[in-house]
Amino acid sequence: MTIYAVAERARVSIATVSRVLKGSSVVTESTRQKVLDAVQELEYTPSGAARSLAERRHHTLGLVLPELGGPYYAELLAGFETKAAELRQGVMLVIAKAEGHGGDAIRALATRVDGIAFLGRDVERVRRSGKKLVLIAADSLPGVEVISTENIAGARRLTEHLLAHGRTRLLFVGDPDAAHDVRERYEGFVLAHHDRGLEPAQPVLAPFRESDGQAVAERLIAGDLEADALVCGNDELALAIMARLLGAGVDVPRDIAVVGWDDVMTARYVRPGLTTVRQPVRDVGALAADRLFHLVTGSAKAPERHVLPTEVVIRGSCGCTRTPSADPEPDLYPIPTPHPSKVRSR
Amino acid sequence: MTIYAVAERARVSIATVSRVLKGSSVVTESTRQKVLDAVQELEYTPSGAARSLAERRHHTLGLVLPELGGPYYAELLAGFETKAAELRQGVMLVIAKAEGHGGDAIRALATRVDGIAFLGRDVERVRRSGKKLVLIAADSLPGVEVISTENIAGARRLTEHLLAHGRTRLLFVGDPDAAHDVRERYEGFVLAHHDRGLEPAQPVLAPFRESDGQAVAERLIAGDLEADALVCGNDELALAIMARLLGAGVDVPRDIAVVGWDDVMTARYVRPGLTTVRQPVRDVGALAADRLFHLVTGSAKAPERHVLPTEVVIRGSCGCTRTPSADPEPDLYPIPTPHPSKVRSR
DNA sequence: TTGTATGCGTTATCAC
DNA sequence: GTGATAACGCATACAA
Repeated sequence: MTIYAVAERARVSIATVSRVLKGSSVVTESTRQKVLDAVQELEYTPSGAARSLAERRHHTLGLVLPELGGPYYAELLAGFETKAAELRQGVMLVIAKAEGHGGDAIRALATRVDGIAFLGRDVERVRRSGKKLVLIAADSLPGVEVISTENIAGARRLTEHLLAHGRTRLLFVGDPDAAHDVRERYEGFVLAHHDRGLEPAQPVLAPFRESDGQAVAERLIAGDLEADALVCGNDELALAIMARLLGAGVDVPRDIAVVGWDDVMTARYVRPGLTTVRQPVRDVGALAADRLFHLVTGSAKAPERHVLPTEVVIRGSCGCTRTPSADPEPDLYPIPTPHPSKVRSR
Repeated sequence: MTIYAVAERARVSIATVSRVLKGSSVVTESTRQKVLDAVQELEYTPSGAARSLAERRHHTLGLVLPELGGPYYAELLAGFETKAAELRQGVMLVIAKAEGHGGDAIRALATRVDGIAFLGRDVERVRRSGKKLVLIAADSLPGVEVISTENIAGARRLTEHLLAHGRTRLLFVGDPDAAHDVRERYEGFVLAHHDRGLEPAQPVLAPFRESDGQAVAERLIAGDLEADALVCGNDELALAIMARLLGAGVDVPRDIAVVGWDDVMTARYVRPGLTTVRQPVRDVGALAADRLFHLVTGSAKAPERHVLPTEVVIRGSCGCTRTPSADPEPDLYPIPTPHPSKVRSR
């Protein structure tokens, strides 16, 4: 089923069919209708490959993610896809876990898209493709577009909040070397300490899975680690740690405060509610698609660096108190009252 | 930068370059090396469009999802992408919320992929494309490959569990008309009642967002609705309802039991833990990609119907008691399931 | 083993 | 307005 069949059926040339399909205004309404009818009757579906070859454009944007766990990446992807669809661009996704044959996948991706938005380590893999590029949550790189969020400032505010609570032995949990944004969060942690003339502790290295959180909690319980407040690299980590501590009889936040990063759904369901930082993840994805598109179409000036704002979300785990209520309150927890909530079974 | 440039640089014909790139074994090692060097030096990236046109295959699978909220779709997508990558196929994603210009997006998708895996309503949109097709979580359709999970049996077991607890006034919360799998879950709810000669109540219609859960909770609190057990269409709904009830002083599960569906992360962090049903979502995605690929390559026999097993996850919200522990226990809870479930095809 | 030539299905540039 | 026809960049049957 090609454009020739349609042309024949409609008794016109393939050029005319092409014009109609591309919405050219020069075509007469009557012939236009003939073509459309033929298309309908033949259930004609054009070949994207042939079209791309002729137009020298794929009308497709690529997105490379390191994984798809947790709500973060899904949100990002949703924002990216939505914006791309708006721009009438397709979306190709590849999950490139640390190396593996992910290199192949990225190479293959490069053959079918006009540009690539990349989130992960080893940017070189993508740079070599020579495609238009947008980096997400990455360090600045001369000449390339980068989109990130206010990690440093956010972490600084969050840490300061803990210090303002009178906490003195803060620990940062997470691996600054694992990802650039984690590094920045630790940086904010450090800066908040310096603001008060304090000396920040070294980070407690931990990957981002729940099991790693458990391990950290054990060390805390065993006395191997000491702290009265934990600034965790993300919510999964914070939640896992908090749960384990609570299970061991440690009072959070009285004995130890715990805060996270991302504001996942669970954060507002647990007790105490998890104090964390919210990022406009969806916007990051949308912006990436938008910038990439403009880079591709040439309507973008010089590469820019975008930093989107973050917002500290105060709940109970940092030591703030509020009205006991089991409602999930997605947004505001404004009321600081003397009594922390306790909803527990048995 | 085309294959011609590479050929010229390596002083061979484009045919040879093509052979090397496709890994043909007939090429001499020495010329192979020359070509590879040229490719390297020129940073040559082939045109996927030209390749697809010549081969008449996109080496790309399409996935259509209705949205990307919650862990369900992300998991599915992860499974799909992983399997596709394994099969060396690219993945194009389109989110087609109820109609909108989603029709356009699907049409456009059809021009660039070899087959489409579809999850959502209005299957016709995709069928018209004439592409190879795999339906996910959909009703049976003659001649079409369908992949779903054991919704009926799972819901039946879950409901029976509640009845066995001595609950007598069960309510199903969710809209059976919203999605096929929800319909099946209600069906299982009904069957469990019939098993005991009981008359099931009509479903309490509610979409799947947390806010809808709140509304249902309010009706319960106001006495507008009466029940001693709630079977919810998914976890978000169940969690929102449970939180609101607890906040209003209702004792869950003593006064009213609440169970969900999906086993999201939050389910094991809240107290009481949410009893729910786990589906092998990732496997569903992987199977979809695998079947679609075999449909495309012709190595698949007749279209089949696949039903993957579900598993009831017992926690506290159904009325079961267990050791109070704040640990998140991601995996193992003793599961009193009368019938071992298994994968079925027909 | 390597090169030549044709086809893949559109778009776009010309004529008409 | 519409119709030939030359790209578009690669794969591959056929020659050599």
